[in-house]
Amino acid sequence: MSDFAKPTLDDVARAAGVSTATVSRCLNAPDRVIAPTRERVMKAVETLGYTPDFGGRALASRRTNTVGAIIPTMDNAIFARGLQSFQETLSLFGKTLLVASSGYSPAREREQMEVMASRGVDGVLLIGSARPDSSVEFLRRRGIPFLGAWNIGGKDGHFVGFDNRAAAAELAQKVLAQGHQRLAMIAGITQMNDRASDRMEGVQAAAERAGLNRDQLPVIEAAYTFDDGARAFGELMALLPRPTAVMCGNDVLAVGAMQKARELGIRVPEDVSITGFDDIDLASVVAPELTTVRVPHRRMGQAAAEMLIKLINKQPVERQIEIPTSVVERGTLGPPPADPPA
Amino acid sequence: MSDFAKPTLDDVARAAGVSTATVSRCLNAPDRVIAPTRERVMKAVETLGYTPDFGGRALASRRTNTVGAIIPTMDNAIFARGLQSFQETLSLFGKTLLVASSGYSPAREREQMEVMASRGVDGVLLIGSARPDSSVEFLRRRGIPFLGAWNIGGKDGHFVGFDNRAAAAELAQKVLAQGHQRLAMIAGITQMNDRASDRMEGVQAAAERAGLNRDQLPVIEAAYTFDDGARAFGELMALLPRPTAVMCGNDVLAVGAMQKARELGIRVPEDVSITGFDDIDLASVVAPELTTVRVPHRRMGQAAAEMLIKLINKQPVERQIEIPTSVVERGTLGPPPADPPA
DNA sequence: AAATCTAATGTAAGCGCTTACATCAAAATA
DNA sequence: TATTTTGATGTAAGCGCTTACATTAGATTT
Repeated sequence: MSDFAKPTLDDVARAAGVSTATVSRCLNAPDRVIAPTRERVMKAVETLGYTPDFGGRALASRRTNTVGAIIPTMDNAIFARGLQSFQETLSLFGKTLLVASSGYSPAREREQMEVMASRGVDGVLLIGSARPDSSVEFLRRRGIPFLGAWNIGGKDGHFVGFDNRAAAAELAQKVLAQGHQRLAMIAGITQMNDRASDRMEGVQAAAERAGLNRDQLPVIEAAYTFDDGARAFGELMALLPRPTAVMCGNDVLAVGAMQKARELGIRVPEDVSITGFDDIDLASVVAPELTTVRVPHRRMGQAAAEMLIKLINKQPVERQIEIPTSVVERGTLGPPPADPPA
Repeated sequence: MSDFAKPTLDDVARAAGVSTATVSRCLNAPDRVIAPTRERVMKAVETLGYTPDFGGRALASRRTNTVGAIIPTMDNAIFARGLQSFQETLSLFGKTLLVASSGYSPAREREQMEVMASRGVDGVLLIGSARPDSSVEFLRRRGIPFLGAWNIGGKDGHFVGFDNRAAAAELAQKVLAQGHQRLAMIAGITQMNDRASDRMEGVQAAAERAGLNRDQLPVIEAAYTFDDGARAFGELMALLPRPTAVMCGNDVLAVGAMQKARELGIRVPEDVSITGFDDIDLASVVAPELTTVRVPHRRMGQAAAEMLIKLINKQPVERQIEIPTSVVERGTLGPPPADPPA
């Protein structure tokens, strides 16, 4: 590789005939240096091909201009999408994104927090608010600003996201308005996942309000995969009386359910209605198209980046920003069959 | 926040009654410290809640244990998926992932390289091999090991990926074997995208081998979105004679094409066959299911991480690792209509 | 013209860590 | 026992940068 030692601030200073302090100022606060000097310095920077050393800078300034994100997994399109715009926005502010994944495990999330902390991140993006107090405490102790995304309403802390509970309830109302009396739900695993549990509670609340009792709303929890969605749907369809509408914790589960329905010869929506959540690409590609909740993940990623940066800069911020969602009614939702199967 | 200053190596050393050098050794080369001492130190680390400072460490050791990845976008499921396993594997080796995106722009990729370089990454993951020499030269100069993924066969450098050309050709052969005489292709934008151009060339080569001339294989390039795929498909269907099989540069384009087909009342595969590439979730969810090329993105991500780490550690590595792909024949591919439309 | 202020730049002290080298005691060898 | 070797630990010099403070010269005020 190259024999040229990487140029340092010192080299630049010498080349420009100024002190290292001045070079540093040129780079970090150009208006504190008079124009002709600055130009001289910048030219030296240019010709030497100087780029600041990250370690030195981090050590001296106690900042890294790095932001961490700990998400369950990029395999879930919603996180990938949100993260993409989070990163783009960060990049606009000269910050770089460090990514870690928790696989939906709070212990793993905690580990990754420690990694992030020891990397000196300026702030951290987390998903939701369901986590042990000790994890939150850890970040607080370390003085690392953080933000929960994809949900709102944790007891304290900052959030950018949407009201999963209300959105799920709204969707449930549309389902109920079709006349369904026997709902069922395939929820995500609610353990330490507030998005999943909020969605579940939203549906339950709406059902209750409509006068259904708990027996009329069986719930199965399933991991966010086609297979688990399909399996859960199979179980639900074996119930007597059979549910006429199955609301799913996300689109992936819903599509899994639809596949199983086809396999079982159950027509959607004639025999059973199915709903999802997220409105990912899949939703409008299946036939019939999926009734779901549209969630502006990109917009959320951007808002999250902006808020986190404010937090880092100790600028005032609202406690939480709610991103509006909307129900998208499409083909998989219809009235219950006139003559439901026993 | 906390008033407790973050503990330093010095604090730990004092608490354990040893020198900072010993503490450092405990952390970085435990076997160079005798057991009882080590235990004493580790206990101090524990009770003080010490975590090494990244800046200090980076500055002194000239390593960051950070690896960068510059991908076009996480919005594309294949990159999200590959990146996920790349990150998981990295994490096993104590490395952290820095993510940047180029949006398929070489200029932006170059910028991000500079960001990565100034962050002191130990290595960088890039996508493919199509980029200005100056970009490659930049990394070389800086002595930063790098790797091209998702493709193989660049003129030099290291690669972990698959043979897009051969895979596309293989798929084309299956199409041709069905008896199609009028192919068409919706390729990705091939400009500075070797995956896209290799796939295109693979199809062209197979067509040529089958005795078709260039006129019998119109190609439209389109960005990887449903809309662009649909639009291109529309154009292709207006051609006379109309193609009986449309091969798409990836699954997203293919699904866009399928949607357009439905809109136009063109039956798949009775009137026209459609193929994709990647085998993302979408492919098996559309009706009929998409004939495509299965690409093990996760496996590739993992292999890429392993290779990059070897490169960083200056261990010997093969020049490139080819991950096998396979054609998945499903519903969208059939024989040409007996009586093709004029 | 003296006194005061201001803006530009320099000086130099670290930031927290790693590591080459020095030291020392115990083990191995002569 | 004297000598050499070995392994564990300590000493201390930076790594490249930022920044509080000091210095200086010119602008402004009295």
